[in-house]
Amino acid sequence: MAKLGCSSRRKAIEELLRGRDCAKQLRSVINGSCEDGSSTTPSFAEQLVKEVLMSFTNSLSFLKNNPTSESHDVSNVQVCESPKSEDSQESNCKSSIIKERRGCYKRRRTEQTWEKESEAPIDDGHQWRKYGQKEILSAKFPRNYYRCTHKFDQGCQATKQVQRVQEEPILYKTTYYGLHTCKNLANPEIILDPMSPSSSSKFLSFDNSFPTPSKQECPFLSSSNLPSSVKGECKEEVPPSTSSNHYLISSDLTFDSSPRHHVTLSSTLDSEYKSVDISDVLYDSAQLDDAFEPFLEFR
DNA sequence: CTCATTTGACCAGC
DNA sequence: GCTGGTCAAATGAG
Repeated sequence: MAKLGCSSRRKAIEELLRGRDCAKQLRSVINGSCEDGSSTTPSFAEQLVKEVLMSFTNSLSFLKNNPTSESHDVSNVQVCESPKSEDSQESNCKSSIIKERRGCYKRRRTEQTWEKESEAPIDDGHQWRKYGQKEILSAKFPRNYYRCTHKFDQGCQATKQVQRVQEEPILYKTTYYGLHTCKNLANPEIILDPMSPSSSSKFLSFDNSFPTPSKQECPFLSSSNLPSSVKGECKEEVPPSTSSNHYLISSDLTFDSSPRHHVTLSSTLDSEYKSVDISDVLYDSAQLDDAFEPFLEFR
């Protein structure tokens, strides 16, 4: 089985490398400094975007097809494994089992994290459900815990913590844990099934406005592989009036360049820590730093 | 009725 | 033992 895992991983890497190359080209196009000067048309950029998206999609497909392999590398992204998958079977002997099961979770300490700081809570286009709030000793304000709404229906493991760190001026620090593996239904036109090699779907979600700390947000690329069975949860569309920076890479290449308040976005991948100003770099390759280090920089 | 939030309890890690 | 992260029952909102 290890052989299959290696093979898939190699394919995934190849796909990511291909995407990186496309991203580089795309950056050149966007910067208006296309070297060969022959392909600065919007359609070319669009094509590049599609290539990049396809790269992500295929890569994820390869990786997802072998969830058991390479557990050291991706153990923290348990895409399809819901810790509560057995809950539905536990209707009887509830109270006693509940007590045994409560708190039986794995903490995700070494997981990749991203941090954002902003003057206002961030709306990143994903739907979040608050599952806890805690007074933190070293902090003046309680910390709020959010998980992806699709944790159970799609096994999305993404979580985030939002904490107000400053009173004057108001400053929120949002820390993201894990990748979104759920399907963002807000923009179905580009949501395609990553399991299908001919389709592509990726959201790179970086945004910096969010109406209330309890609302939806998420800065990650979101991939998905499940049918749109979620009914009432596709309201996560970020209202244009309150949020710009449509982290969503659509084939329309709609990158909002409107000035916003500054948000510090940083990512940590074990030993690596980055900090960028999102007003300058709308896209960060945090997730795929190794393979995608120059991924995109849109203004 | 369904889904989100609140909140106290439970548990892992330090 | 303390702190912080998560669970899940209770409650509220739409």
